[in-house]
Amino acid sequence: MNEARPVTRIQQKNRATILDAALDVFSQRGFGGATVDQIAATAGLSKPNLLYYFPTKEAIYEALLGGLLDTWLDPLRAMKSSGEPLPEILAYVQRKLEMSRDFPRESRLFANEIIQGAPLIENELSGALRDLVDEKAKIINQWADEGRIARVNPHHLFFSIWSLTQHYADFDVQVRAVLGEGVDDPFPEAQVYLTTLFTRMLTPS
Amino acid sequence: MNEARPVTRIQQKNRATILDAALDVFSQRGFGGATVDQIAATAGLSKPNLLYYFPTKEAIYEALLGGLLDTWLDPLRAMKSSGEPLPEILAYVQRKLEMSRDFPRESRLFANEIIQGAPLIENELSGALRDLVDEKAKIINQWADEGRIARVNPHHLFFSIWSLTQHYADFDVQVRAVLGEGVDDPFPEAQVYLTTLFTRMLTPS
DNA sequence: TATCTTTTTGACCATCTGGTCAAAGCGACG
DNA sequence: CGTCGCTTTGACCAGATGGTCAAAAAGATA
Repeated sequence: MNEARPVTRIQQKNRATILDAALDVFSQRGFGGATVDQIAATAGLSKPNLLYYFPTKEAIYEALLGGLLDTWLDPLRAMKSSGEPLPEILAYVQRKLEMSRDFPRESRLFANEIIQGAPLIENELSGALRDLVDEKAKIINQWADEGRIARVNPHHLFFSIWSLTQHYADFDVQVRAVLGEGVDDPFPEAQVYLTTLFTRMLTPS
Repeated sequence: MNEARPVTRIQQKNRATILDAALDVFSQRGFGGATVDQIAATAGLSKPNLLYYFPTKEAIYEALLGGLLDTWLDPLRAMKSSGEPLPEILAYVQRKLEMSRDFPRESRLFANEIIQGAPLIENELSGALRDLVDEKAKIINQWADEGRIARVNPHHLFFSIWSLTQHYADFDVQVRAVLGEGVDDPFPEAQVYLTTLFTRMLTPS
């Protein structure tokens, strides 16, 4: 019942090429600003050939966003109540920062989608995302109850982690413009700064 | 030499209406994703009528972005070295947060522009913006020299203020989705959280 | 090599998009 | 009320855009 589609080598390769090209284009121009021709050109394929693999522009975009939220939340899932509170949280911050450094296009694609009202993933935001955050918020509160970290609003703690780390991907141009030519990699400094910030924020007084 | 253009009442009103409509559309769809027809419809004007006031789609976008960076930086300009360090910085944070609450569309327009590589304002970013930030960074360093605040990387301090406050405008949908129906205004909580965060970050140990 | 399936493409199409233009409508002012 | 300049619009245009299709090319299989 399942192996109706052969999925040849060529298919795998071309689908991957297309998704990579589409990530380039969508993350920079947003869905509405991107054109199928741009994606095809970036992928090195003719437009009809591209549309042989994905029926519509929307389909490409959906395929791209499909797994993204899940991947994006993996670092949060990895935050375990069994570990030491502050190191667990700092490790989460660091992993998120690494994702900004290593997958800036994905971050921007996500940012674009949210800024535009998240028409495609709103359900997941108030479903899977909210559930996961609520669950992890309980852990934060519990750690605060036990006096192992300072008491903070857990939801806003997560917002702050997301915004601070993703900023270095989404606003990369601005960061580099402000830092000037002298700094060619803002991430080491960012890592130090964010570690300090969350350590001071969360160390019990 | 200057009053070559009469600028009638009607012109003032219609230009304002158009810019407001354009802000709606551009901030949600980005430049490429927006269409002149959408803006005209939102403004309640016919397309040719709209193009009577602004010659091109670009012109509208530029007019909108033109003053924006300046306005956006006013709160930072207001941060004076003569004041008390922590209150000055907290006041800046609060003013930025208020701007996210009161002008979310402007924030999103700006975010869109930066995410897309800031093609139109890159010069201003590495010019006026960078100069202002460098100047204010000196004040932060001076305060740290005097032991009045903890020593932090001043540029990343500004990045963190920007990202944390603008997050509540740009990622509004996500914030609300995560907080759920119970919270209809995230800003009071955000204000408390950010005040705590920057107080802990900057209070000398 | 012959056959069958998968892949690729040139030509094409309807619709959308940014923008133009001449003509009509309208308001102020003498 | 007539004129003149500002404002508005319907009709239109060229090029872009998303998408289709039949046929050719290229593999795979035997």
